[in-house]
Amino acid sequence: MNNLETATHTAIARAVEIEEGRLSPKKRLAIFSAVDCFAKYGYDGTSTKLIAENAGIAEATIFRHFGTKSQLLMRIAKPVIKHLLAPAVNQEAQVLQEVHGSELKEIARAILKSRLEFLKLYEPLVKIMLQEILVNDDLRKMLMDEAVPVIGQVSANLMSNSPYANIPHERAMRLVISQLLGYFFQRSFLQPERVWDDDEEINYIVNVVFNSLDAGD
Amino acid sequence: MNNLETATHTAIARAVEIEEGRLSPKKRLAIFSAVDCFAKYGYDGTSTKLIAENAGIAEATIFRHFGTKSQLLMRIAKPVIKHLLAPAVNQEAQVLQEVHGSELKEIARAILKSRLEFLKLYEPLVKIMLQEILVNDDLRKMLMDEAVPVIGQVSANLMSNSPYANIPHERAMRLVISQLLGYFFQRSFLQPERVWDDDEEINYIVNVVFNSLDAGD
Amino acid sequence: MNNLETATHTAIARAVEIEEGRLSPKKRLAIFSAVDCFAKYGYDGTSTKLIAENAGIAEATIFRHFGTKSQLLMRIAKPVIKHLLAPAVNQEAQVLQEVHGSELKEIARAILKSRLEFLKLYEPLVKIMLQEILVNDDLRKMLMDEAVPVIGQVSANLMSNSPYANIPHERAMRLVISQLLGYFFQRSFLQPERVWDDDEEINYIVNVVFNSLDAGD
Amino acid sequence: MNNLETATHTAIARAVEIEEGRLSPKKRLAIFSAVDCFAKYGYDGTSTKLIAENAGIAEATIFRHFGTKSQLLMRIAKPVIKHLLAPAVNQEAQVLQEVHGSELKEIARAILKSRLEFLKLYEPLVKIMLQEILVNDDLRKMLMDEAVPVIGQVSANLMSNSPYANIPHERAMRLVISQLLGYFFQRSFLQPERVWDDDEEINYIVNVVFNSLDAGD
DNA sequence: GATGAATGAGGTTTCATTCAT
DNA sequence: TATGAATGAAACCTCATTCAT
Repeated sequence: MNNLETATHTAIARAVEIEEGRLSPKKRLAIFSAVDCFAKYGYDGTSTKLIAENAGIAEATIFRHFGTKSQLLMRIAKPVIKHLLAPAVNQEAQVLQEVHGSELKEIARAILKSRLEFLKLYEPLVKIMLQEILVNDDLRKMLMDEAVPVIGQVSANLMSNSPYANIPHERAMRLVISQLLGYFFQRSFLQPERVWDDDEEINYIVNVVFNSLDAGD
Repeated sequence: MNNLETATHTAIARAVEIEEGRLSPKKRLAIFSAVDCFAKYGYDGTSTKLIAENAGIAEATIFRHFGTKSQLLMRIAKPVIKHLLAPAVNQEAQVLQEVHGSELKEIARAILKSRLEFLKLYEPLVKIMLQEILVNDDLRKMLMDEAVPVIGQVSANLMSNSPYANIPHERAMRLVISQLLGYFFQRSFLQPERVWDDDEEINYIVNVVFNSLDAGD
Repeated sequence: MNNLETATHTAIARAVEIEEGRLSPKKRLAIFSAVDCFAKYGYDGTSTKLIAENAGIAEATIFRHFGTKSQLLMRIAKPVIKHLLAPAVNQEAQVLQEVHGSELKEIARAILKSRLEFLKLYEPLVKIMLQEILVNDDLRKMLMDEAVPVIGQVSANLMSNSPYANIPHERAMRLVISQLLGYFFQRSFLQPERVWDDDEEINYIVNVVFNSLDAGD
Repeated sequence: MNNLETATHTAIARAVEIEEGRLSPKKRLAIFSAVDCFAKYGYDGTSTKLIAENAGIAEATIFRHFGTKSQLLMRIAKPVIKHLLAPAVNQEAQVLQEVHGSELKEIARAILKSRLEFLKLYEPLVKIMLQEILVNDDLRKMLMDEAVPVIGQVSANLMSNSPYANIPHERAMRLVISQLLGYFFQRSFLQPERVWDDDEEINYIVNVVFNSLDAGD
């Protein structure tokens, strides 16, 4: 397995450090290895022994720092959601609204683009969560608590000063999320070797959404 | 865990019997228990011991019939895909096209409705596949081989004699599937206790798709 | 460690079989090995691996039959208490009373003798219980529930038709038990190599008790 | 767990200080925590981590001061035996003999009363020793070397100028110790919530012993 | 004097699977 | 067909202990 510290790794480490304070070197390595192994083999398919060997540390070190294997997952996933996904979405919306004025479609495109980059950057973690969310109650609860409200808020903010202010946006939100995840799933997991034009695909998604809004669905 | 033989169980058993011949009573029980346990705890979270106890049979009986745990999953999942999902979609499209004439939107609504019923009926299996598809190569391959081509075919058939014949329908397919699964996911896994109006939601999905087609996206 | 099936082993197996039904050969071996190891190294000082190796069986076999290490102890200790200690004491008292008529002192001597033989026969188990009773709540509860009432009953029966009927016998009971255990402890654990005359020591104990009773303490 | 410094703690600390010199604050805390944990969970049932957490110190601090876990136990137990149990018994006997003259029974009562108070004061340590004596060879050896001779000496001193000078007092010693421990065990471990009249119980024990001596057993 | 980080060895327990009956 | 007994391998986790600071 690749042992380099990628941009993804660095970003995850930074998010975890907000919650846990400065990470010791071996704790960092444990986190990187866990992310990689979980993504590759799934949570259950990954043994703590494998994580340790892959990280070049002792198995006991993992337990010293995280207590249990399940805590290891949660204490990586939570900071990423809390400090990377949620705030980013919010900031972007504000910044973009100021910059682009009332060009709602432009803003949507920019946000989706940035969220797709997020999914790509944290692909390993995304994979874990897609798997585990169906089976791991803690993780599902955490996602519902941390991510969903923020997304709802952003959507509400964006819509409020637009011609679509009166259209209930719950279904529109589901439409956007389903499509973004659907595209990400296909391009990253089902057909990773195929060449994709992200801009074009996002254009398509945004068009679908605004056609639907314009039609007043 | 619920030990009754539900409609889902019966339908699954029927599909499996096409591949394996008449099932012995304990083999049936093993299948039902496996479906329930896999759905509830995930594939890895389910031990063969649990399946056996829950079925009221001996663990060895499972291995007598299925050889390995992984075979147990595959030999349940495959017949369901092969004999229930794929052919049904095809038949429906043909039947509906004859019945409804050229009312494409009506046909789409009917198909989505029936596919949603399918998802609801096989919810446990759907849950298993959503989880495992990311991690289990055999299962992913099987799904790609059995399900995807059929769906593509149906879509092609439907479109060919329509005003949308010239629009490339790959993205449209993804749009439909993403939205259907997105809705199913929300209503069955995220907010199962909420009251849902399936007809209305499917209307929404179909409208979105046809608005998009009409706009020539 | 000695792997022969001693009289102690056989008796223990018989007691366990009353609770659990006919024992499979390896389950028997597991029990014998557990008794020996627990007695030699203490409960915590004995690993399930050691028990398995000493028994010539697989570690997993122990867990198949007993579930947990702690259950292994309890499911050996309980039958011995329930089927060997308690009923024996009761039967003896009745039989002896018929045989010896009103010779209370003679009966007491006979009972103590037989109980000392019991302690000697089950020395390994006695050792475990002496250790664990202070720390293992389940075991203490079980002993209090199974053993204490029977002993009280016997004492009551014996006294009722005697000149000592009116003397409260709780302290006398403690006197007897303390002395018997005190002697057993010294002869078996503190100075095992020394030569002991059990009859003489029991005589002493009985004399002490009856002197005390005669004095009306 | 109770973190206050009780009278027991203070007394133990004093005894340990005789052997080890002035204790640093954290070393004191380690000792108190160890005594409490050992008594509550047994030696094996207590981890050094638990002792450290309970004391509010680092695990490494324990090892800095005591080297090993087993040394930790020994270096608490030994001073208590050496400086508290043994000398006290001796002093008491001398003092009491001067004060009470030939009232042997009175002296015995006073000694037993004071020893019972000792057992009650050091109840946690007593519990540890009762457990470990069967399994921990070092501890047993230490007890036999430090405690037994002193007790024998006291007994010899007391008896020598009495009417019972010619009666071999080994059994009498065992009688006294068995009964005292038997009573202590019942009142402190088996039925701690019951209300006990220590004076009355000790009276009983002394009466039993002197009845036995008078009878020349 | 005190500690945070780290670990090798070993603990109990679970797992999927085999086999004789 | 069905199963009770058995197991090797490996899982997660704990432990006493060391060491650099």
